[in-house]
Amino acid sequence: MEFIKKYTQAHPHLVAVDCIVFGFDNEDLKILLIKRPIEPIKGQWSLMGGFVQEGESLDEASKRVLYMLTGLTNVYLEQLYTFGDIDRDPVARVISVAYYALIKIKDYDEKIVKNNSAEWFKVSNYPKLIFDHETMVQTAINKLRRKCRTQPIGFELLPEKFTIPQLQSLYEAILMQKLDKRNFRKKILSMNLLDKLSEKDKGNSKKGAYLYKFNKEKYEILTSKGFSFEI
Amino acid sequence: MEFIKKYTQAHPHLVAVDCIVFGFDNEDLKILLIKRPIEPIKGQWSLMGGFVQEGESLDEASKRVLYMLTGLTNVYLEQLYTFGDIDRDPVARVISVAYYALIKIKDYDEKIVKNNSAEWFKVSNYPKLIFDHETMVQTAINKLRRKCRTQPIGFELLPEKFTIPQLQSLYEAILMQKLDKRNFRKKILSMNLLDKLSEKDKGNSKKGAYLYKFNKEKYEILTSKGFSFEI
DNA sequence: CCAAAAGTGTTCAGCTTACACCCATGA
DNA sequence: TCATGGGTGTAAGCTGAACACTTTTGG
Repeated sequence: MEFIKKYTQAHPHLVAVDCIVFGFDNEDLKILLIKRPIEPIKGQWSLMGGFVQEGESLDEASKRVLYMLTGLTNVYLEQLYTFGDIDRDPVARVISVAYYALIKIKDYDEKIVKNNSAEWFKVSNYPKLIFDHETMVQTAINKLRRKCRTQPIGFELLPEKFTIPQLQSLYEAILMQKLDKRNFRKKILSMNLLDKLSEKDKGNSKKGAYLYKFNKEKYEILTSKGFSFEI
Repeated sequence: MEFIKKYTQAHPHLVAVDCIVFGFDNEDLKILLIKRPIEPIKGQWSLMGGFVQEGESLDEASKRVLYMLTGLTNVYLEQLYTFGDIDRDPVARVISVAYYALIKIKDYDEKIVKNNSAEWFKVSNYPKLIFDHETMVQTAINKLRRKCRTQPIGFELLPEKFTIPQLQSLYEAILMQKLDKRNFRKKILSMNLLDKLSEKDKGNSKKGAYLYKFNKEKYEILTSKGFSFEI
């Protein structure tokens, strides 16, 4: 690296990744926060993060951080934005690449989460966070809110099998608005992306609601024919 | 920084910014490319970029790079995505934060552009680029294509005064599709964001077309009342 | 006078929205 | 039997898409 430094006047920087982890508990949209494990400001609420290692890509770093926090792999994880203000971290200059993850809230490993002193908070009411982490969270919520209307990413927050009322309350939680039951059902079913199962989920009512599965193959075929998802 | 390094096992990285500069010549959507001025692979086409300096934020770095290339300040400039694969730059590991700029093509400083051995290329036909710069360009085009439909950013690519046919061909160039003249005019004028001037531009026809200006104040008032731009 | 671009309205189809009642079941 | 959430259809208004002729004027 020395010759590059001399040649280009390049100055190296610490680079971190921070993860905004979303979950849905059939009621509220939530984020997973940890109590900062290291000094300074140890014990304050924060996003889970970590430094990018030598020989590690940004995507790999974000997967590693998410795994350390939740024990999960193979989850929806997407780069959000890179935060690079000089004084964003008062301890040292750190450039942070934020990622957001959508997880099925029942899947995470409780032990690992507990070890990290992590907790779920409603996105409508979470504690004060260190540095610029609140900006990160807001940026992620905005992105999720926009993106869930045009891409079928909401399903990442639900179990594999889910009911239409469940899906509807997910959208209501993300978009922060009530939706019409009949119109919602009509719209989502008219896209032909959901396979109806014969099982019912009686967890939420005596009558029970039919379970559905998102059919990714159908989605990809339709997409390749010019279809676009829209709520 | 030493104590941080030891404490966190953090490894520092070279961080660069690269700029995708868009322009519109009333005909085609274009990008500004340079001939790489340094070894290795000197002379190959590339985006304009530069390393982030000590004490410089990412936004500042991108402004500096854009200024060095075009002589322009105060232009639309937005962070696009951060590219961090290990081997994206075969010379050294460099994490690159890509930005895209929308400039009024008549404004750039020709001398500076010439000094940089820079040239405009159609987005539909540009030369092979170094590293992952073609991915960056495609990502930027996709972003622009999506964003110009829901945010009034197209105006950044036109002179302050422009005609409706000019605006329409801009959208046609970005979206790569013909639009209906009457429907386009109806839609754009119904938003009440344009001020009609009494002057005409006769550059493109004998009859001449009325000039308009985008009224940012009106846009902000409408936006605060829940209006949203949509082409 | 003619070529070339600017400017102008209407109709139809499809989509979005609003809205109210019956069903199934466990307690 | 009753309380609770699940499931269903239709009408009205609005929006998007298709479409052709007149106007202006420089050469």
